[in-house]
Amino acid sequence: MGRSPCCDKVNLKKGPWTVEEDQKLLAYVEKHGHGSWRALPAKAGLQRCGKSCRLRWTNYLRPDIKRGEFSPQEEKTIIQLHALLGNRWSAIASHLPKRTDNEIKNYWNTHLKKRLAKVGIDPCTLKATSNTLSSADGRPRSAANLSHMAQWESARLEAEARLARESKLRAASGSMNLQQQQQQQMRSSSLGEPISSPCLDVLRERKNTPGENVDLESPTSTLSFPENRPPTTESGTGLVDGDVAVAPASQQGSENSEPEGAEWRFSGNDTTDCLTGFSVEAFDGEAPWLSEPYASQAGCSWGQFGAGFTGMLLGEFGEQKTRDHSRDSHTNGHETCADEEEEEGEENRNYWNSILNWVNSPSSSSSPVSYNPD
DNA sequence: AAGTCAATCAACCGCACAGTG
DNA sequence: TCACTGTGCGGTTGATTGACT
Repeated sequence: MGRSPCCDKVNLKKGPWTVEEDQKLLAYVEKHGHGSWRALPAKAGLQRCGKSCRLRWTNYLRPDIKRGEFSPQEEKTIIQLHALLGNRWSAIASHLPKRTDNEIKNYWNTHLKKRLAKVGIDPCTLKATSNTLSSADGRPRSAANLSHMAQWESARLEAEARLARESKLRAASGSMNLQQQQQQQMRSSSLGEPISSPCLDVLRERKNTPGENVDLESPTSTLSFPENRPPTTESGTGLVDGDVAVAPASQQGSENSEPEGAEWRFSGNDTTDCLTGFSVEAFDGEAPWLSEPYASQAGCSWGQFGAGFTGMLLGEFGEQKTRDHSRDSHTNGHETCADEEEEEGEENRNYWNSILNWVNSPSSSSSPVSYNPD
């Protein structure tokens, strides 16, 4: 059958955008919204294909884009989410406000992947190429549990992404034009209000709807896991000694990756249920730490419990690298260059190890800040 | 100063999927 | 159900920039 080309490529400009083109696109979108990307170039007087315009807008011109250095917190988030989701950059980007998937992808490929490799971790599989991830007693860590978490989180993120899209659509078609939205966002920022994620906006909107009873603690709740967390079951994970990593290979290249026998059940046609209505039985016997009793122990609903995973991912341990850095800055000048390099290398290793240990340990409630390489 | 190489990142390309008639 | 369109996503490319020789 074949697809028609997205645009007539004759007489279309390619390559870097000029300031003039940017201004045209910006002016048009601010005034009219983008509408149909295919029709936009002609209307805006641009010799570009619609796809190129969309890309330029979403990756560069959009007003809500943060550019520049990634913070340590953002780095960790990327690493953790990449461990769970693989190269699903848009899903990862949905957890990093103001960052584009393209930017995250580039940052991963040019920085993070290399740094992980440098400290002896295979960036693709997160398997240690050295003994990086072995636990203190030399035993391998459980991978299967995290795999389940990955599957759970993956499905949840997809639902979130869908909600985000819906929210955007609603915003686009709503009465508020782009400038009003920007102004509102700027007001929020200047007042110190957190800029909420689109999916949360949707949820809030739903909560305000009569008859809707939506738990708003998720998806990025600050819930932390309790001290009496579920015990890690090393047995029954199917792990062989030496298996220390957790790349959810099943996630990569396969969208239908639920565990065998697992049944994803969504109650009703409410998209919110997708976030809160997973069948607990799906994991019975396979991942006990993911089951209802443990959620109860955590003092929250199953939905909250699951949502807390995201909170756990994104919260709390953002200080590690900062702390490392400040320690670096307090290093006095008595050490030799070799010592400094060695120490820096060691700290760097510890930093990454702590992240990966934490990522790889589903039973972890503690921050990697407390990681002790000894 | 000139040449070379590597790193970075904006942009392109092709595919997949959802929506629509 | 099918054909088609529009859009989003992820992989890849290539221009630019900076470091090094």
